[in-house]
Amino acid sequence: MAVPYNHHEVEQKWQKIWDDEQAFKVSEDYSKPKYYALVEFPYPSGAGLHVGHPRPYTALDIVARKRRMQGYNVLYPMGFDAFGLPTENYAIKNHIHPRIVTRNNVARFKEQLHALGYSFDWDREVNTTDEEYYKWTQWIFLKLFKAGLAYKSEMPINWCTSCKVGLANEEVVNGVCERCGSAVVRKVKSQWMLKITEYADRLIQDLDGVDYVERVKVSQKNWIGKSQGAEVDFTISGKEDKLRIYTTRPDTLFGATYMVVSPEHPLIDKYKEEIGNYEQLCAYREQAAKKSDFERTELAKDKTGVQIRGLTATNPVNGKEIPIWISDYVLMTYGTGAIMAVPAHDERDWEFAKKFGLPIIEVVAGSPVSVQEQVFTDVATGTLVNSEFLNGLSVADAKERIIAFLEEKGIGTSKTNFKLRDWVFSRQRYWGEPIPIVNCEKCGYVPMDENELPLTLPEVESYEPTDNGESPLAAMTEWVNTTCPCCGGPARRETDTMPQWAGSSWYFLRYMDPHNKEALASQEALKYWMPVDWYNGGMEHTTLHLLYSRFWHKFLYDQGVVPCPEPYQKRTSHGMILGLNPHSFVNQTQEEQKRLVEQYGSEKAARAALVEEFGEMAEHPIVKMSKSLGNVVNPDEIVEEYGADTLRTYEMFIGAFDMSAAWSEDGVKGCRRFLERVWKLQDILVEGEDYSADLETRMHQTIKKVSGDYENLKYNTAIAAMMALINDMNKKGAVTKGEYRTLLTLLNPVAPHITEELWQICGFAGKIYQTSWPEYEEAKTVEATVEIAMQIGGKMRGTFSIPQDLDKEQVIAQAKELLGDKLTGTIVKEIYVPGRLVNIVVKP
RNA sequence: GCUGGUGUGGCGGAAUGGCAGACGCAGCAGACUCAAAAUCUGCCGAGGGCAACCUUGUGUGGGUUCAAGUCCCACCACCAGCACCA
Repeated sequence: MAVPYNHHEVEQKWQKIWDDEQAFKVSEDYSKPKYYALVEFPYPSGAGLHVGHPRPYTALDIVARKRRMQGYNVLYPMGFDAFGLPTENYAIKNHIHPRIVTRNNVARFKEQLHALGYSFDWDREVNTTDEEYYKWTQWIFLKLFKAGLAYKSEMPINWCTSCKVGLANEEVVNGVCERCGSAVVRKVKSQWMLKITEYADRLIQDLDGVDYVERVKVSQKNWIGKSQGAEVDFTISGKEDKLRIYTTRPDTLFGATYMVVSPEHPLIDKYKEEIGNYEQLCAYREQAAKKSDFERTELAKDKTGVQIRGLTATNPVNGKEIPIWISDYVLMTYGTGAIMAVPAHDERDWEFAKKFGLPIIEVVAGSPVSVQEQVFTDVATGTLVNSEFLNGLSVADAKERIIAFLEEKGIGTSKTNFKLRDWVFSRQRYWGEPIPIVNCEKCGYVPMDENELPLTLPEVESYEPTDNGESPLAAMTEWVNTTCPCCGGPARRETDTMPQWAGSSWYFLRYMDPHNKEALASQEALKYWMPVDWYNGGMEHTTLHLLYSRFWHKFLYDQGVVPCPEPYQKRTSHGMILGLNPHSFVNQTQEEQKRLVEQYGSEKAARAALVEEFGEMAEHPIVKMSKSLGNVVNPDEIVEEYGADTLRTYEMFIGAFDMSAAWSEDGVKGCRRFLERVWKLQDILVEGEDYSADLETRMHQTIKKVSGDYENLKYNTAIAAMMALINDMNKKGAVTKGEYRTLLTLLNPVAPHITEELWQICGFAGKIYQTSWPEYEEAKTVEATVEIAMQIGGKMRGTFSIPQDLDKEQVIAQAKELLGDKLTGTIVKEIYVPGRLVNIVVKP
């Protein structure tokens, strides 16, 4: 009998052996085929590793381990994205330097990751807060600055009232701060901006050449929001000036009955003398400015606006004079900040026209209902009317025709617009990369000399942000006051720091050559390792990190720093690990449910009572894990009680990798039992390197299934296949050494410790991590005899077994014989699907 | 509202158009045990039948097909992202 499976001993033993042997050290031999597997590096929070972290890490650890066994030189690195607000806030609260907080947190994370047995090459660890790392983050910023892609701009930014920091649009969720949930207001500040918009088109186009899961591609495209239309100049009646608008429906130009400009549009101030109701407009503008983004979108469903008195516009195609309004449904930040309103064919314009009694003219016919009653926006079926030379054309043809006309007359051009805005790159915080720019009174903003990098963070007394919106660095006069690199005169350093997304925008490059002092990575390393072959990360990073890092990479490509235009060849996304909601009715024990029903009279009433007490959330049985609900699972405890191999197996078995899944401790136990059964197979081990006759097909099938599933994110069915195999082995009561060896190898990427231990116990040569991946023969995955389903008219009527190679007539004949009396009526069709079924279609 | 995704036993979930429910959990019964736990064996969608079996069943309603969880059309519910982007 085997000794009992002791996961503590086994896991500690093998983790030490791997460390001592440097088992997963990346080879510098660039002649070998390479494979670069990447997971998003974590933010080392004070809470330690969450049970959600191991899911993607284990998935790609499986791929990495398998690739090594297949002979690849594998780069599977790990690091820490350690700059950021939570650390800084913790430091402020507890009066500890953020560097120390970071160091402690990183140490804890490393320990936890180590205990899970990942095959990371820790010699390549990166940390965004290391001077030797952020030196290159600053270096890239200087390149951006010199290329004119980093600029300073006075602009209204999203200001988090609690974090006291400016946020990028992407960091504002439903009008509140993504991190702390506090209200976000508009505040005008001078900010560093990055011109990501310059890359908008390429960021969409190049998605065609990469293998990203569809939903990631779609969200990137939506976020960038490309639209094709035209800009048209309307004359302001009696003036030289033109009012330029953007529209995606130039075909409806003859239907424009009024115009709308955004409240911030410069037109208003320019003609304030002639505007009869300037005061009224200003009042409206002020009101609009006070609204947060949240109010503007969520609460202001009802259209508001004011007509500009004293100014009108002229439609350039028919000379019609139309009024101009201001309204906050037109945004200054998109297009030209002005629109022509075609109420018949645009929903918002229609609502506005109805509210203010403005005329609605149909120019696209085809709606079953009058446009006075209902807006008609269908572009596929309509035909142009009331539009002179466009009459009778389809919408698509009319667009083409009108744009040609506008361009010929010089009153308009075709134009592409994007929703994407430039990236707000400054943060009024301490714990980030200093921006290596100096502000000189004479020379303006001057970049630091590259050779002087890194510009390190100075020691400050207080990390507290100031209420006037300045970074804590501003108080460091010694550090701030410097000399201009250009003229040598007195100058001030930039006191804002970079956002957290800076360091994570290029970290995958540093892993290739992490100790390089001359460059962010050597050209040889970049040429060999790029692009990342497989990058997995969370959906929440699709419009932030993923887009930002693709932008930086494209820029570095244009600069000749990196050899390829796209950083990631393949991108997948894992689902979240959720927890049970302890307040939900369905998660109560049966007794408790019964008690609640009795107490409140019915299940409905009981549920309502729970909602009353705990809020809407009580209706959702499966929710995000949170401290306040007390349903957070600590991975350390799982590793302690069941072992890392069990945790790894469970997280892979929990469900489809890309879907969210609810944690279940019973499920963990099931996976532990599975490993115990694998352990106990050593008791029925028999001599023999070959597969036994009755398991040979199963072995080949399992190798095929597991190998394929590991490549296709189907870890759950790979494990199910191995479970099924050991069930068969146990039924048979014997396993040959050859069979066991294969099973252990297949399971090794998922459960590396226990499989190495068993390998050694069985006296197999070497270590599993040094062996090669098992092969299968396609011919041997086919059963000699197959079970055939019998159907009459598509209804199941039993099964029978035949040898694989029997021909159609014989199979059908046999089926008919077995069906006997059940087969009545005239046979109209006989179908045989080889190896699967016989279907006999009869007419009564 | 738009975009994408998901609806299958008590639960997590499997099924190149071809035997729905693999695998796991929970449950039930049995073996072992003084007993419990652990372990092992068997059963396990619903309805009917002593039984062999029969009927029914993958969110709803239609359709295509010899055959539909899977394909097509229309809807419903839930989840995620976007949301006055002209």
